[in-house]
Amino acid sequence: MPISSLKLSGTRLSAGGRRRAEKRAGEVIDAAAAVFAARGFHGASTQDVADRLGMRQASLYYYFSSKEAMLEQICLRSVGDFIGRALAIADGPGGAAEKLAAIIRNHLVPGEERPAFVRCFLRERRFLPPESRRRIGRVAKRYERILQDVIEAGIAAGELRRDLDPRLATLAILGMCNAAVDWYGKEPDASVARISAAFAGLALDGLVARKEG
Amino acid sequence: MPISSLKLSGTRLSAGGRRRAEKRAGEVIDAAAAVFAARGFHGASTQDVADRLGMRQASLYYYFSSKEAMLEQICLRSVGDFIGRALAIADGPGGAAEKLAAIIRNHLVPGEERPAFVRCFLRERRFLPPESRRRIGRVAKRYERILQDVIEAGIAAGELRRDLDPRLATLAILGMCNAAVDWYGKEPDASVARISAAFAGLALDGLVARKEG
Amino acid sequence: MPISSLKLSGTRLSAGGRRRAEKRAGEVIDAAAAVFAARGFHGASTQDVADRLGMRQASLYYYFSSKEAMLEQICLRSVGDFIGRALAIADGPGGAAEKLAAIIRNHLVPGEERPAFVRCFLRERRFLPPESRRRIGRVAKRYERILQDVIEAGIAAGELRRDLDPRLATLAILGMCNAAVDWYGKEPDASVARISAAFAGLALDGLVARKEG
Amino acid sequence: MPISSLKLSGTRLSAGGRRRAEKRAGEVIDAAAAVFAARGFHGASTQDVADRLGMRQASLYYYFSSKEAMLEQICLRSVGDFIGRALAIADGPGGAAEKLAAIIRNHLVPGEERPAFVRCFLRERRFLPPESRRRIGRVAKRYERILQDVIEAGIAAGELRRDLDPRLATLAILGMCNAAVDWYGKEPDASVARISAAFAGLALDGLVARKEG
DNA sequence: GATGAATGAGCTTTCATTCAT
DNA sequence: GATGAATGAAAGCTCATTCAT
Repeated sequence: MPISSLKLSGTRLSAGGRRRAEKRAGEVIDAAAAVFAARGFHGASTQDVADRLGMRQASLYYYFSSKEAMLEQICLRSVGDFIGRALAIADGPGGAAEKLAAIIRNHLVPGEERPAFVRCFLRERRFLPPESRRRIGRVAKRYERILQDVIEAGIAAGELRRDLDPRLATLAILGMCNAAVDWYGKEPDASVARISAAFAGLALDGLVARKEG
Repeated sequence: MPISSLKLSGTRLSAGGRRRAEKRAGEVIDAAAAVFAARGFHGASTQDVADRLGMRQASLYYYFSSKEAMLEQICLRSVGDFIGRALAIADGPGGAAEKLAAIIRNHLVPGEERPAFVRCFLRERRFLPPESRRRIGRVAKRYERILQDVIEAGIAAGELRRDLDPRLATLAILGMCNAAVDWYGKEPDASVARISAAFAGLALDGLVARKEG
Repeated sequence: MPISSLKLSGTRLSAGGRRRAEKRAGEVIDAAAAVFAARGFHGASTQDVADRLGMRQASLYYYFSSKEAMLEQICLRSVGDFIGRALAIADGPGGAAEKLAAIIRNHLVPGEERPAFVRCFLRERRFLPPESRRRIGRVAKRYERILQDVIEAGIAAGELRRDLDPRLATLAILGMCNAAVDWYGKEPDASVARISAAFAGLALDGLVARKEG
Repeated sequence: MPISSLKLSGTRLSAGGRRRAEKRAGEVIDAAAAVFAARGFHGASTQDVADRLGMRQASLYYYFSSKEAMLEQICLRSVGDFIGRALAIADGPGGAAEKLAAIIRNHLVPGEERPAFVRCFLRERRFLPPESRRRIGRVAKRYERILQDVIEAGIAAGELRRDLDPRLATLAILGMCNAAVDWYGKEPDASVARISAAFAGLALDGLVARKEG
């Protein structure tokens, strides 16, 4: 997955040069994600990012045109990850409850594997300039849609409870899942496996239509 | 509830003078909460706060010793609100499920009534200086404890499911509830009533022990 | 010795009221001298002065029209003290060497008794506004004159060495004496008695014309 | 003598680059010394310093991490100068009286050549932050020691008077010499030559043991 | 006689960004 | 490919001073 919005586009580079530059740019956004997540976008300085890389601060501008451009890249990668995982599940086989469980489980994975990116996406994307924020927002909405569609389909199929408000259910599940980013490493034994099990017990059992006995 | 940690303490004031000063200080933190919530603590300037009040920026420092002191007051008020509500319920009568429903409902109220304060508490308190952050953190932990105690008591009483992880259940409920601060005014028909109903359907039905047929 | 340049002049006060006000004004300049000496005029704030008095900062302006007016009073008192002592000696009986020893001894006294005032006079008077500085400067010059006159008279009388530069001798003695303000309490056993003895041994023995064998 | 404590250390620079940077940093502390000496450390603004250089005020921070860091450099250079000169004399040949005369003469030189630096060292170093002040203080003590050692050796050798208090003599000489910084350009004909001649006449003749007739 | 409230001006410092090299 | 030098803009904060009470 190439980093598209770099300053690099528009520059003539050999294949090898481009690859190397993209690698370094990737390191830059990794550092930026870590720093922005830890101190907040406005609380972090580009100097902090450069320090993490052993780079001079001015050199960052060789790779990115602005601090905001870094944040946009970070958010783009993060939503992209979420969307990719959700699509694979929604388009696949299985019932609504099954799919929901899979989506929840998969939503938790990026939070454990790349927490800095997820935190930036969740908490810092609001500091993006309007245009950029809208770009990310559209993708985020698509992600919510995928989840909501599964829920609505489940209701229509009678697999999920009729009285559910699908929009609120979607948001509630996402809110619950997003909260988990802060647990890894802080709550003893927090792990994707245990958390997704707990969420399944909680949310799913509340969602699934009770079988008449 | 008097504002205790103002710069004002240590000053000799008549009852009326103190009341007036506290009123103005209260307006300052209202403005600060609004601004910090909207732009983030580091993204907001004290000038923004002063502008909202038609005050000169320097005058803020007559009421608060620092920008951080403003944030601390905001957070203190916000947790105080949460704690007060939860204690009243936990110490009262009723079963675990009943209490949980009440706590959830009451957790949603401040988010609707004073969203700026709640947002600051949830998202900006991490920018407090260490000592101050710990102060708020201790109160926040107490709040979580109240909720967790209700859940644990419910499990012990057989009212809630035996296989629940009470810690994760607590965090999940809080995560779900906290997410709701962002819905008011943005999601059509988001209201404490509808949201707490949805959460009850979701979380509670998943929590409550099924009665054997 | 009434404090003349207070804001108080121009105000109608009973005799008792004036006395009380002047007493308080005296306390203010004592506090100001202590604070200005310790932190430097520009490094000290009027708040520091008020703190030392358990007074509100605004109240200082009841007694003095400005921070600079406080400094001027301090300096005025300090030079006044020096001048008074020197005049009494110069106008009295005795030889040049005798008078010089007495002047040196008496120059050291204020430094030990009211070091804050002396330090302000020596080191902070340069921060006075031009007019005020000139006022103090004129008195300081008169003080130097008294000392220099004694030296010149001593030379003319053949009591002091013919080859002395009286101006440089004056300045050298003053420089030596002024340095002593910093020794009290810092150098073990620094006292007017010991220091003036040392200075007499040093400077006087160098000044006095050697008697031919 | 390279400027070691600049912000610049830790930066990779070519020899030429470093030389250029140090040159500019040197100009900055020259300007800072002039301004601090004239208005006092707290009375001077970094803007004043920048103005003197035709530089923007923010640019100063490229060379120095703080206003206080500038003052420390200034003081360091100044004491360094004093120490260097005194060591060369003390370690050289000659009797005590001879060495004292040389030290006095050499103490006067920096005051004439770089009065701004000397004034900062003498009068502004007390505004340095504690750690920094102690650093300078230690070097200053070493300087006093050199002078005092010469005096003590002179007494032991019978060259100087037995009844001298070597500590007070040291301080008196230094006080006298330090006062001279203010004379150049203000007292007609004040020059190192004339002043050191006067001081020798004064202090030395008082110090030296009289030969028995 | 003293002070609460407020403010204008100014301060040091930080920071994203630029650009010649 | 990277950086040294510099800067414009703004930030948080301090402070002497004023004035109605």
